[in-house]
Amino acid sequence: MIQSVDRAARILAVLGAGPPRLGVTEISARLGLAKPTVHGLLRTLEQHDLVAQDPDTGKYSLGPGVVSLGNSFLGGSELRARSLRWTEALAQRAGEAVWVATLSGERVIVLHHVFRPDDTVQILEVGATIPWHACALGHAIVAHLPAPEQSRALAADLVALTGQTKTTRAALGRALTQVRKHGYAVEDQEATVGDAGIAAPIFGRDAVVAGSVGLVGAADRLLTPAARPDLIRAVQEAARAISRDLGAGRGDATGSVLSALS
Amino acid sequence: MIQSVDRAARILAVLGAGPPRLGVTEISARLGLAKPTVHGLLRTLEQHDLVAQDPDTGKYSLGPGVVSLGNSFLGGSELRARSLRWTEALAQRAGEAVWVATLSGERVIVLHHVFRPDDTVQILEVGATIPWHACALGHAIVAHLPAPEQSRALAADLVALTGQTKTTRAALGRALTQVRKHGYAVEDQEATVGDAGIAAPIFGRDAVVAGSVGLVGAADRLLTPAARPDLIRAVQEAARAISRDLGAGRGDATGSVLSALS
DNA sequence: TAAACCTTTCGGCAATGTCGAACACCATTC
DNA sequence: GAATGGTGTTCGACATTGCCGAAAGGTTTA
Repeated sequence: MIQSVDRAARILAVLGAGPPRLGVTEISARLGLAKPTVHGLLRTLEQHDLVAQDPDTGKYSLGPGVVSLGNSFLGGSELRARSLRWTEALAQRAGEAVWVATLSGERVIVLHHVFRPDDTVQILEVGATIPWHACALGHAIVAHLPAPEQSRALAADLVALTGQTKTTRAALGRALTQVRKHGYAVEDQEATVGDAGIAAPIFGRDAVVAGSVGLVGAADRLLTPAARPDLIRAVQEAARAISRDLGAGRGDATGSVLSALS
Repeated sequence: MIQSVDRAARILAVLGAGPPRLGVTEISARLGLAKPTVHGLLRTLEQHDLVAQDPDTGKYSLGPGVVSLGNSFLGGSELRARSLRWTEALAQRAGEAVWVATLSGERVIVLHHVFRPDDTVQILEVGATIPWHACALGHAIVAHLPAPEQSRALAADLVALTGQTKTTRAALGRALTQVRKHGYAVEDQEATVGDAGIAAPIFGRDAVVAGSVGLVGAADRLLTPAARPDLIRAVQEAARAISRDLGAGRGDATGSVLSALS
């Protein structure tokens, strides 16, 4: 682990998490480093456009370079590329917004977002991150993680985003067992009041979870006894289709085995 | 300039520019570094989710972390925040797609994208980067840069994206003079065949360019003698409105009207 | 089976980044 | 208007730190 690079990455994380603009003093305090150290790191990051300095206040923020990196990542993401063909159809069939996500640390990152097929104004959520324990997309992924990574995920601090958020390891453990048993995850207003989610895991080669796909929308539309079974089926079929594409993406034969598993 | 951080940033840039997946050997060759050096840097970046390693091939790509950083940048971008209110109206008035961009190195980064107000399927271009010399958005910014930065921009290699791209410093210099003279930039199929652009600069405090706003759409709609003058006026008015918001954004006397409301 | 590629590990040398203290600057306060 | 407390920044010496050559594991190719 290269110390200075590690520290630089920490600086980026701090700038990304906290208020948009931070001073050298505040950053060094948060990381427990000397001011000149932070200053040198910031100057280097600035040269690469990864951070920018406000000419007036002298404070620092993330720079434009991180956006173009993010865009490159999305463009090169195989999970995203493979899901494009299937998510459009899923959104049409379900009449709801579709998200594709992957796990990064303790949070889930939205890689792809298909708008709900109606004429309402909706904001694009690609790049947004949500604590894994507060959404169906996260449950679907973590439930199928190898044991060590799963317990690491469960060790995170489980903050409550709404009154419904499950914040005890016991409750989450039960939820994950249910996900494994049924092959899908359901979440009811645990991340946002009024919104629910239905998600299923996406597997890559060797049956490792690569991410998840799911519906996000008003709880009183998604979770009615009438709609729910159909929506679950639609999500699961989309997830399997993407998994198949992903497994076959490398051109070997294991993909066909995967689809036979369930 | 901290060497290892500089190299780490270079690695990210290489991963973002080239093919989605690269091996240690190839990266070290491109940067002229020893393989173990690159390996150590990659491992550190990997711990922060900034790069990810394909477990099968051992090759590296950008990691999910960069997307969430990119998203944080967009969320904290004052330019983007201030332009939200005006771009929607501009898109309606012009009937075309609106982009807001800022300069990062030799390229322009799309910070905000309002779809053309019709029912066609359009892809979201936020995060996309375009060589500054090939688009009106870039011309509008560079024309108003301080002299040293401007000549640095002109020193970049001016690759041709289409047959129409201006690739000589002389031609670009003339174009920039026109932009300064008239206060807007027009580009005709210099970045994409069939597409044109009309853009105007956005100024922050102290009259420094912070970015640009413009229309992007089919050349035969934007550049007709009938439509063109109106579109130019609409773009310029939007740019001025955003500039005004941006200049008053720091809470000085002009902003006190706002604060008096609360 | 052998060869040629890959990614990864190891260890010593010295170049490298770190940190304390002092600097210049600005906004506020008395 | 001078003084104060805050900021971001520069300097230089110490020793920690990260660099690279060579060699090791592993996997695909011939």
